[in-house]
Amino acid sequence: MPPKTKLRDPAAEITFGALPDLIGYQLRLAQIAIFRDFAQTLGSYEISPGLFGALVIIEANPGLKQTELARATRLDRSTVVSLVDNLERRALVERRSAAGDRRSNALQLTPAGKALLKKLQRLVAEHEQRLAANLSAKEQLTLVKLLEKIFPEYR
Amino acid sequence: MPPKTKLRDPAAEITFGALPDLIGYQLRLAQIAIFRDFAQTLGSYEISPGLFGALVIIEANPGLKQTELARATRLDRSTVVSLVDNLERRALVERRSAAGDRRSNALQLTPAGKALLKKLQRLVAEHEQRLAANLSAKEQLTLVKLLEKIFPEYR
DNA sequence: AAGGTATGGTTGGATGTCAAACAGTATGCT
DNA sequence: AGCATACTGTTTGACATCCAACCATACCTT
Repeated sequence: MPPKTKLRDPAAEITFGALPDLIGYQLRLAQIAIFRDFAQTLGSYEISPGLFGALVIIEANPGLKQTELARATRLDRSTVVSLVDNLERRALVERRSAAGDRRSNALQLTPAGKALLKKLQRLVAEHEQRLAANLSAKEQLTLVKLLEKIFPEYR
Repeated sequence: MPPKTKLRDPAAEITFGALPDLIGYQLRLAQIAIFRDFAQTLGSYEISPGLFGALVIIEANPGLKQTELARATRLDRSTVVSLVDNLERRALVERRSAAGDRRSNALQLTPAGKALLKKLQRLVAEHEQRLAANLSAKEQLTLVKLLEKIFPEYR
């Protein structure tokens, strides 16, 4: 006869097998929690971590083109199209014609974009503080250092 | 006159502003790289990290119901519906009628599901090893410990 | 026993993401 | 100068995910 699977006691806690030992799994859990708090913090502004990152990178590199933004954010070029559509619709970002190349768009923050980014950065700083509330300054540094050692060849 | 934004030198490297100091950002980068390697490792099996996690949890808790799986995987209940649809279509998981409750489904791995999971676990172990290639055993432990300190209240 | 409330699974709509295919433009080779 | 190749932004289609609404079933209070 076939081996019967013993069912679990419905009142028992769920167990996670070998998952908790996996770094990839723990990272995923942490990121889900972070995303949640991030969304809650910036709730009223309709800004995701990805959009925030894009704004920061555009401000730091005014005039960059979409493909460069895609590489920097690790997004597909086609995803960047709708991302920029979104930000442009909200008048936070402008697509200008690039200097020497009629194919590419030179991206820039509008004054409104810069102003909003300032506010967001304050909120993100608060979020980051909550995220790291249980970590000493030293631990935070260690954490970042360790994270950077994961697949450094992909950066 | 309005303040002109100084455009960046097109030949220069892209800079990332304050992003690299953010734990949330570094975590995101690491996770993207991990996801990429994971997908490449299990490429032929059409299994995402989420699906793998679900299989592990179902095996470790045979007979659990979809809502419990949703909580365990941090997915929405509606997402679990299509996830289980997927696995059931591939005959890896079964929805059985639960013992005392006609609303809920008792989830179980099929023999094929168990067999596949065995193979996957070997591949995931390899993936995990690659991921941690630059980390000593001690560092790996430290990393997991630090990750667990991020929003522990959400676990 | 009956009614209201809570729970389990499902559906439909919105969004974010990737991958593949495309047209316009630039670059390089001969 | 002309042609092949590469790159830029875009469109389309597939998929995962969330949220809100829904129906059926279970539970609880009286």
